[in-house]
Amino acid sequence: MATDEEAPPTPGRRLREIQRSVERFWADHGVVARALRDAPDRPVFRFTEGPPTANGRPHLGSALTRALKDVPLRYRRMRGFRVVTAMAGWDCHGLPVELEVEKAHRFRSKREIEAYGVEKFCDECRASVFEYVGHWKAMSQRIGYWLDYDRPYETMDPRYIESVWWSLKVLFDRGLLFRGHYSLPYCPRCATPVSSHEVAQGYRELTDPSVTVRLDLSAAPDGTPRHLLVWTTTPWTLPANLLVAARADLEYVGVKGPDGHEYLVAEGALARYFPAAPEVLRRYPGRELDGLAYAPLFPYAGPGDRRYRVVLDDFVGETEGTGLVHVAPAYGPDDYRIGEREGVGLFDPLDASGAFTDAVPIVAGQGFKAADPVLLDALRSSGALVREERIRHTYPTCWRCATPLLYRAVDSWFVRSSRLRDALVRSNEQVRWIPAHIQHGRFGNFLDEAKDWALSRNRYWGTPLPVWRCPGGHATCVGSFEELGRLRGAPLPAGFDPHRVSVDPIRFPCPTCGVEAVREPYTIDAWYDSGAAPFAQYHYPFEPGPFAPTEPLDYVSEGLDQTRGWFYTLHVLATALFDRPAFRTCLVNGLVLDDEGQKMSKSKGNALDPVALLDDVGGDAVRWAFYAGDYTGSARVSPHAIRFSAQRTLGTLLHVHEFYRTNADADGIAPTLARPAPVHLLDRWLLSRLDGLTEEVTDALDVYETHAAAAAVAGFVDDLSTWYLRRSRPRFWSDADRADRRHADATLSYALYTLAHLLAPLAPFLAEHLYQELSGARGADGERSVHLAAWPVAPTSGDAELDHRMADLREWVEVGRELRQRAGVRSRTPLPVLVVRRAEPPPCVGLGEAGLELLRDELNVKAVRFESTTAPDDYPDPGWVRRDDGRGWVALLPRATTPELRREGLLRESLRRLQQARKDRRLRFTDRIELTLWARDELAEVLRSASETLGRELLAAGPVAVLDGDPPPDALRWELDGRWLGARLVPLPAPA
RNA sequence: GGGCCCAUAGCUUAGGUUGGCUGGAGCACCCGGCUGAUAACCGGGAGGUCGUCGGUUCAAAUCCGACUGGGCCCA
Repeated sequence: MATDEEAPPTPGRRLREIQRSVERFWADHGVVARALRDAPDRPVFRFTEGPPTANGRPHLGSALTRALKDVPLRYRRMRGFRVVTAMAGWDCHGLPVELEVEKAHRFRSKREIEAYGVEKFCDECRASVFEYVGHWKAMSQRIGYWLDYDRPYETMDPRYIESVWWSLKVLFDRGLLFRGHYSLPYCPRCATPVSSHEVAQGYRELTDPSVTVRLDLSAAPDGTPRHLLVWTTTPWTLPANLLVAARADLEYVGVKGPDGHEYLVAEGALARYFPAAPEVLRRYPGRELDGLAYAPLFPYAGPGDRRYRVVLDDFVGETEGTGLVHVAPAYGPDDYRIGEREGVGLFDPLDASGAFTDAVPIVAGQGFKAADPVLLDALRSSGALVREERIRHTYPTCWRCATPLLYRAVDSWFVRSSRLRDALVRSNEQVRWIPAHIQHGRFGNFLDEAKDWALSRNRYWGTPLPVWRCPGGHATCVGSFEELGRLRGAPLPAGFDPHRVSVDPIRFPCPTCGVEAVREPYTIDAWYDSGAAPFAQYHYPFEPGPFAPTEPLDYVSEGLDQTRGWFYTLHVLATALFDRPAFRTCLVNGLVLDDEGQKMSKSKGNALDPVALLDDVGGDAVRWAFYAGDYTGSARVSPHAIRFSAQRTLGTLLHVHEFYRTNADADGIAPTLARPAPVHLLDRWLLSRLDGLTEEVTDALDVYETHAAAAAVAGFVDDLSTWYLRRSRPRFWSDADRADRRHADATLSYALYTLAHLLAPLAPFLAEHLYQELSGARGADGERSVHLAAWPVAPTSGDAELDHRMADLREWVEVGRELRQRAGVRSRTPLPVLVVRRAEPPPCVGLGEAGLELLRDELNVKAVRFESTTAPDDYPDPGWVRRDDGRGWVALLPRATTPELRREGLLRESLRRLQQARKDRRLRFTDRIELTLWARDELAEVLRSASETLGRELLAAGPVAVLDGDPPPDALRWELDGRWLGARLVPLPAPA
């Protein structure tokens, strides 16, 4: 007898248990290695893993990306491709790594790093790179993302770096790598540029001077002295002023000041500066100001042909200031751009710590902020200071030390991506983006404005820029270790590590002039490293690898944040080096939000830890939840939603299989793996559905539509469970027709076996479980894994006619049930007939007698009669319920049944109660009982005449005794349509 | 300030390219049934201004424009 301890585990727990045992099976038999092993005879599917930085914990978004990334790879493997390459990869360099180490030491500036020792610092960076690699591997394993983690590529590997150097030299030789200036936010206290995401963390409210000064123009034709008015909140930049910018399409006016001089401002700024509506002496369309010369405010920057002029630029506005903008090319991105365009050079009188140099004697040695009052005094006494106020505004400060940042032009090396713009746009046309809008949206827009890529970093832990320069300015780019050895006149030592500590000291005579060349003291942007992955992971071109310069990757997939990150650097490098796109298909996923639609973040406390979540609900469940949501946009995720969505489909499928197995085990039948030749209507229908599903899933996965594939599987599982299995249940234990029982068994096992294959890319753990159970391998042999199996090919697209007819039949079931409900006759009471009046017989008639039997049985009617609408309608209202659909058909059901059928209904009703009683006693359906019944009159007659049926159905041993009269008080009792039924069930011991 | 995405029932969503039957499903809810049945199954019900406004059209959830709200990226 069964007991409580066998209460079935919840689907969630089952899925988790399955995951554990499948993981163990894969590990014990080396299944992952077998799946990933190279198979030279197979066609290639090119792929590269986007390398995460493993010095931070993976978050749930990483799990989403990995789950989605995995599906096409598994699918292509089953389609007979070899994925080149399944190497895992780790991004090792860059500021995030340095910051972790800085944090550990509480360093606050680069000076402190250098005092500590660059070598020690870099060693610690190297050690911290893999701090969380265990979490990444665990997460990947739990979500079922298969890569070769034993031989990953690492961007800090000397061979990897050598490939990167090779590519930089190619760019250099093509004139695509050059030295220039770059204007970027700079912390004078930390003496380092600050990257943009750091800037975003440091905006503060500050009070600053807000001053307006006048610049002297030549006098007007009538002799009136003229001045430009310019406004600034950074008086310290005024000594570096080289130009004034106006906008061509603004209207400027020259107004008469209190001193009789003429002052030029934009018309839109007039009210701010001259509220008293002064006399307008002259009007100047903006473009007429172009080239107007003015006298320098300070003498320090010195003369220059093209300096101290008005130039035109669109960045000028008139909502703030005077509509005339002071331009100091050393101290602002727009300033720098304009200065560069106008060829006025730079004047940068600040040293690395932000103090003025001797170039500006009146403030020499003072910090830039401290110099403001001194400079203002000088302007006041020369009469140039027109207005002086203070302003509160948000201003970027250093997120580490709160020092106000300044924009300054620094030396930098660039990839000349602006010159590649056309090629970048052209090769983007060959990429299939999913979702498609990224191609001409986010990514395309970015390409249209492709700016030169500031490559160099004033940092320590990164790929060193392999460029040496002599005092004469001749630059030499080194493309290999061999070349570097040759240049310095001695081969590099074995095991040479090309990081800064070893590379910085190397010097060699300049190949052009012979004077000693020194390495440019930069590392490069870590995004360049990862963009080089498709070739650098193989140490191309130094080692023969599978990399083919002419071939793009077939497929990459990462999160949306990589559009301007990895996707961009991949694209730029592929275009620059190989003149082709980097990838053919790019699958992009969106963000993971919490249940409320909020972005998950540690600070909000709503971030789910992926490893804990995966441990809790299992990888398949998490994957399934991702497929079901909108993963191209913003996927909402909660543990509850994940459990629920998994339980619907995966839990149901699990149950179907367990139903199958229970019966098959009882019968000692092995599963059928070859396609059966079905006879029974339901079997034929299921195989047709299965064929249709196979085609549907194949088509969806061919075009990377994981969502559609999962939805198709979910629909099939629902049909399988709620129609095929529900209708077929008795067939699995029927002794009446052993052949049919075999057929049902074969059909269901074949369907489940095929489904395991279709499910393999989507839910790899459950798919493996089903496959192991059904294939008979049961974990015996790692060669027999569903992930090493071939993708199923359906012999047909399904029988559309059969599907259509069955769908029609199911609609008549609905109609019949509705009528029965309105007639008030419960399903267990048979009714004599369902009448369907329709011009043509409905499609389900094409299913033949088997279909009609199915319909009759489902509706519990003795007959279904199809009539033409032209036949006499002899079904008057009191006796019949009617549904006239208005679509040309009418369905009718009698409101009452015959006495004979009522007796049949009573029997079924009694049976059901007694079955329920068995179940309430927790009897299994193989446990035998001794049964005694009490009833009167008609019910007693019914039971007595059916005692044989009762005995068989209820597994009662011996004849069922039916006693007249009321049941004793200790017996079970029910009321059936006003009659009492009593029963006593005594379980019998199992036969020895 | 610029660009992009999203908006369909209380919740999750299908449909949208190619305008056309009554906008489809699941969960939750209500009523009823059924059970050798899983967080089961079956029938019915209620629940929708398809974000708002305007346009194109014989016809708009679908195409176009503006707006509102949410999100992302850039400046």
